[in-house]
Amino acid sequence: METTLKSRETMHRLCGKGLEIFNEKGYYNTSLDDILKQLSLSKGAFYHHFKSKEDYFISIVQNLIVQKVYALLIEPLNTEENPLPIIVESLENALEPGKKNEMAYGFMLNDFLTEFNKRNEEISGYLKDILNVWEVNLVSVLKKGKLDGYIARHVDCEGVATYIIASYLGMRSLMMDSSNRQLKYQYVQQLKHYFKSLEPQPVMA
Amino acid sequence: METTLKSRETMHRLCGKGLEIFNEKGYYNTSLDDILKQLSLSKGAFYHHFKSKEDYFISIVQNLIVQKVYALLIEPLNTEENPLPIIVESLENALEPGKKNEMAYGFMLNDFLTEFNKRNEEISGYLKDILNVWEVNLVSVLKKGKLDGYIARHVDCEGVATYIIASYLGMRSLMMDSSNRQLKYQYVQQLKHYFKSLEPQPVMA
DNA sequence: ATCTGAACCGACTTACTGGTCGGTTAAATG
DNA sequence: CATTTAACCGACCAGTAAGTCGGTTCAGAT
Repeated sequence: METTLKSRETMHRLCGKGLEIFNEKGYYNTSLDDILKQLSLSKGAFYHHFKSKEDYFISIVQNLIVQKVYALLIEPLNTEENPLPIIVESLENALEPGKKNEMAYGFMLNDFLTEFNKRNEEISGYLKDILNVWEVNLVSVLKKGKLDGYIARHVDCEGVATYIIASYLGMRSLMMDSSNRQLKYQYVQQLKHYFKSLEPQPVMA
Repeated sequence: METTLKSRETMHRLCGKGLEIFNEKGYYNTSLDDILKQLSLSKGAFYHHFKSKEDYFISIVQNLIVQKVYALLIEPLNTEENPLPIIVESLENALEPGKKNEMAYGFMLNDFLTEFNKRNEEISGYLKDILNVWEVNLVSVLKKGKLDGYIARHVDCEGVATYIIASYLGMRSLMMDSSNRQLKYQYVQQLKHYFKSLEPQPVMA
C-alpha cells in the first residue's frame, strides 16, 4: 500500500501546484512543463496520473476550487442571524488576498470563468455549476432573512443574489494587481449601503 | 493617392474583422490565419500593415474599443439632468447584445481585461486606461449630481463609481451565453434600488 | 515604354506544447 | 533470487501559430 500512498501524494502535489500556477498565469498560458519543472516531475509521471491536461484541470476544479468556494462563500451563510452582515463578511473575507503567500481564492472563479467561456464548454460547465450553487444558497439565505424580518418583503431575492455575485466577480477586473485596499474598502462600503436599502422600513408616520 | 486609400481600407477591414473575431473567440484563441481567411488576405498583407499581432490588437483597442466605450458609456453622461437615471440607461444600453449581428460591446472590456491581465502588461495597460477614464467621468458626473441636489451629501462618489463599474463588469461572467433577458432585468432593477439609497432623504419629521 | 514602390502573396522557418511510448527504477510478492 | 508492476523518466512526434522573405502585381510617375 506504500505505492498507493505515494501515488496520492504525487497527485496531490500536482493539483496543488497546478492550481497555484494556473491561477497565477492562466490555464492556457501555462504549459505542463512549467508545472512539472517546479515539481521535478516528468511528462511520464503526469500522464500516469491524468489522462490529459483538461482532465487534470477538472480534477483541480472538483477537488480544490469547489472546496474553497464552499468554505469561503457558501458555508458561512449557514446562520440564524441577520444574513446581510454575514454576506458582507464572507465577501470581504473572500476578497482578502490570502495570508502571506496563499492565493486570492476569491478571484479564481471570475478569471477561470472568463478564460474558459469561449474555449472549453465542459470546464465552463463545471465552473458555472459552482456559481449556481452559490446563487441558490444566497437566494435561500435571503429568503430566510425575509421571513425573519431582516429583509423587506418587497425585495426580489433572486435579483439581489445576482447583483451580489455580479459585483463580486467584477471586482476582480478592478483589483487586478494584487490587493488594492482602497478598492476593497469602497466595495464593502457601497455593498453595505445597498444592503441598507433592502432592510424593512422602520414604521413611522 | 489611390494606394493610400486602399491601404486604409484594408487596415480598416482588418481591424473591424479582428475585433469581431477576437471578441467572439478571444485573442489568444484566434490565429491570424482565422482572420485572414475570412478577409481573403495573406500573411504578407497583414505584416505589411502591422508589425505584430500585438501591435494589431493595440490598434484595435485604440481605434475601435476606445470609441465604443466613449459612445456607449462616457458621452451619455454629459447631461444637465439627474445623473442617476442617465447612468442606469447607459449601462442598460451597453448590456444590450447589439441589434442583429452587431457585437455586444458592453462585454468586450471585461473579457479582454481578464484575458490580458496575466498575459500582456502593455495591452492590459491600455485597457485599464479606458476603465480609468470611465471612472473619472462617472465620479465627475456624480459629484455634479450631488451639487445639483440629486444625490445625498454623504455619498462617496468614488466608491459609487467603483461599485457601478464592478457590478457592470461582473455581469459579463454571468451573462456568458449571449443575452440573458432575465439577468439583465434583475441587474437593472437592483441597480435602481441601490441608486435610490443614494438620493437625498426627503425632509420629514 | 520603363521604372518605382506600395500592396499583397504564400511557402517556409522557428518555437512551443500536448501527448506518446519504450525504457528504467524500486517496492512488494512468492 | 526471480518476477511483477506501479511509478516515473525523457526523447520524440505531430499540430499549431507567429513571424520572415523572396517574389508578384499594378497604379502612377518619368
